[in-house]
Amino acid sequence: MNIVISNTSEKPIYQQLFEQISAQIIKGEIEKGYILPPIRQAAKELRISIITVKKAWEELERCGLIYTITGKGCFVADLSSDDILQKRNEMILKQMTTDTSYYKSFGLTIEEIYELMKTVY
Amino acid sequence: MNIVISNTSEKPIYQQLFEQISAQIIKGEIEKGYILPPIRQAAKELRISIITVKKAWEELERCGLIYTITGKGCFVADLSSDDILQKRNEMILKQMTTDTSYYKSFGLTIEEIYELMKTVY
DNA sequence: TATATTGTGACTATACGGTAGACACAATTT
DNA sequence: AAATTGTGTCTACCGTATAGTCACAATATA
Repeated sequence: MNIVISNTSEKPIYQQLFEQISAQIIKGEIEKGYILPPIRQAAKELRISIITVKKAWEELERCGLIYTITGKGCFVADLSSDDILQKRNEMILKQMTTDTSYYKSFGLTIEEIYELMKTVY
Repeated sequence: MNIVISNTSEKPIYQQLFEQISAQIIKGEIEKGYILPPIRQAAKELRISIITVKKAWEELERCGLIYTITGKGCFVADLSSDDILQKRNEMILKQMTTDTSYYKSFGLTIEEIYELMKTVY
């Protein structure tokens, strides 16, 4: 597991976990069918609470990125499915709606957002 | 004051207030030098706590959009100043850094972000 | 079958942020 | 002096994030 947790970040720990693992799965750095570390082990390794790990894993499952079998573990899902892409798209668009409303409050056009975003991407 | 507050939104009330007033100021719907409603009046009108209004006003001042004079009120600032634009830019970029890290976790390229964002803008 | 492993759920506990109400104080206006 | 307006403080409640612990269910293994 290749994860970096920042305690000083404004982002919740479970969100950091989710984003990093999510990225690794989507980039193919974690293969389909691979078993994620057991929550107890991950919690110990990262020195965080089991509850926090669980929350991150739940979020990953909600995105269809992993699936869970009680007693066995959590497995990386097959990403080629259409409904998973659909689900992911919905989550992204929901977040984007919130984000753009903030940018709009500063009077930014969509093109200006794009230009600015290029500088931080 | 033309404000709509949603209690069901995930966004904090003070954030909603900030975004709407901020947008009105930047779009020129509220003129430079105009006095914002006193916090007590705004709180009563919107049926929210004074503290919540105060928080929104503080955020607006932090952005350089208004300035406050104790005993007089809160006034819409002159937006032509360069350092105000600079300050606003910093705030936007900070938020964008957070936002893009989320999009990246889904494997989106900057172009894909742009395309998706156009659909919700 | 017994034991270990893994995920799940419940319970307690702490800290922080958002929201609300109330009050006193400072600065300004009338 | 009185009214208005912003500031600061205090208490209070609720939800979220985090943490620790324990018991239970499902699975794997010896």
